[in-house]
Amino acid sequence: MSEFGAYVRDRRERLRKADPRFSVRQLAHRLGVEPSYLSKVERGETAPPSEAKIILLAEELEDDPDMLLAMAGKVSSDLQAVIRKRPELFGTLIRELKDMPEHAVLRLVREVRDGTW
Amino acid sequence: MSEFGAYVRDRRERLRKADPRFSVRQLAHRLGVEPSYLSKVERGETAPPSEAKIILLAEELEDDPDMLLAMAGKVSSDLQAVIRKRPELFGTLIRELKDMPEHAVLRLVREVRDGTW
DNA sequence: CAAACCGTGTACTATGTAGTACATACTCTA
DNA sequence: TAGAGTATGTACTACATAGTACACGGTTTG
Repeated sequence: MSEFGAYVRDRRERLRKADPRFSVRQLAHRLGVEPSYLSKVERGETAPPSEAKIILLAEELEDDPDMLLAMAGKVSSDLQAVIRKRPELFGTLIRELKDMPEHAVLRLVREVRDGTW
Repeated sequence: MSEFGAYVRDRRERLRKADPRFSVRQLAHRLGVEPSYLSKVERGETAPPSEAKIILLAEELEDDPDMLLAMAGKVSSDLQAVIRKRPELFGTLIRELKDMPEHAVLRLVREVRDGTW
């Protein structure tokens, strides 16, 4: 079940309708990969690319990189680095928030950002 | 600079003073690996083991698995799964808390747990 | 003093990751 | 109707990961 490829293909084809620079060949060129490789990725014939390529892809498709990485079954290495620096702290926090509703977590984020507490 | 191996060796040798079951051979056996492999890992001659083995190791050494994984340059796959389910939400949260002092984050954890908010 | 246990050196391997290189066939368009 | 652009099929590869298998020489113990 390779969600990632299908999503990228759909996204690229949409953009292509307005801009011919979004052909497999030209996009692949901008990403620095072979067209045949991008083609295989989009059809799910091959695993998603590396984190670096996915981030470039997110920029091209104007998508959130964390979301695209998630679809590829990955977590951004900079987030991992934050966790690795204080593993018990962030481990506890994330497990605590695991099943919290979206709005509750969002409120937390907002409070932290605004220093409302 | 392989912190991981040195830490494990130190920990194991300490435990060994009180309990001969913590020889390289016997511990390796309980982990389900070859003694020579554990020996190499401890001396940093080889990269740290897989996540699964590190978690077993944490149990044996009575250490926090998140911490041991972090020393091995990894982040627990169950934490990754939590992030991957809501990547933008958790991405934002973690980056927001990245530089927060320990006590502030801890307070947050406590408040969430107690429902004090 | 031999059996059992100890750590380690050497050689090898299976699987996964992240792609490249080239050929082929189709479709516009000037 | 030739040439440019398009996607895709096939074959191959370099490097990392996560170990195994076995032999060796040293030390402890019954």
